Amino acid sequence: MSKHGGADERALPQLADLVGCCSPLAREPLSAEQSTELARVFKAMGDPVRLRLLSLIASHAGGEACVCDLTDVFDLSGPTISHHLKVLREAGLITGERRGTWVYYRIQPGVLEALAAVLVPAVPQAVPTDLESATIPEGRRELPVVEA
Amino acid sequence: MSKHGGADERALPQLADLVGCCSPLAREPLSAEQSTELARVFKAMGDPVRLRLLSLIASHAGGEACVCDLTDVFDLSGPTISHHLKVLREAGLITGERRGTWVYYRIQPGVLEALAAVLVPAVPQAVPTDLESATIPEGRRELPVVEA
DNA sequence: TGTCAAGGTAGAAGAATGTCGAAACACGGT
DNA sequence: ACCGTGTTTCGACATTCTTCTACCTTGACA
Repeated sequence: MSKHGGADERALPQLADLVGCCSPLAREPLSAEQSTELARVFKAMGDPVRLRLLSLIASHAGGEACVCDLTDVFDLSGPTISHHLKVLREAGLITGERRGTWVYYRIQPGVLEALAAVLVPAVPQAVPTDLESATIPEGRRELPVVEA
Repeated sequence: MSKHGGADERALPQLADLVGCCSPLAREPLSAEQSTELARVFKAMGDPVRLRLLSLIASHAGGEACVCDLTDVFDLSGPTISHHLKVLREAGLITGERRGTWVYYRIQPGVLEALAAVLVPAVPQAVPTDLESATIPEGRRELPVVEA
């Protein structure tokens, strides 16, 4: 059985399904489920090596990179690189394909756009960090308690 | 010395300075320093509780939320929430301000937009979560080119 | 000034993570 | 069929992370 395209991707969160087509972080509180799945993706990106791997793959000519190219960039052992690639794969950020001797990785199409869409509202012409009610007095407001 | 606004934020990466005003992940490989600093931010978001905290703060009325409100949402102890808020603070994602008895947190202005700008060339006006991301605004032409 | 509540710090226990070397697996070539 | 190279899996170990309880700091108010 092939390692890639097999059991790994079956847990793919499919970001778009999870957060809706364009549900920004700031519009309404994330549910426990949503935050768990989203955090899985961000955690995968929360390592310098993995982030750099992601960038190397994304910026590589043809949109894909061979593991052999990636390994040379770091001062890390082969198994370690392989481990990080697996984490990225299971987070749904990249996909791997074996062609002959080498394995090529590429960014999962649309996933970066989906992530960006989670972070900012769809129309980012101006940063709405200070709303019209930016001056709030001492009183505390109620939070839409989202059920633990 | 005040805890907030003091030693914590002095290590603030100031995302924009680090990755340039709009240096997407896919345009050129991240340097070791860039990936280290960026990973610090993503790692902070790589926890379900912290991601939910971020969302609760961002979506709260007035753009800020009191710690007392945040604590109620989770089934976690106060110190644990405080710890997660500190991580978010040191990552440059939120800022805290004490007003009277309560401490209010808000999203660091522009940080989410900067992150989104790292992920995609230019924050798209409409989110192309479906594969038909045909109208890519500017830059990044390599990715779609796939020669099998 | 004393007391109370909100929030932070300190230290510790248990789980998760990053890294390695050794071994296994998958190909291509001889 | 065998060997060599590229890649992944397997155990193992040190480090980091999440969470807790106990205690401390800050500010409001009588």
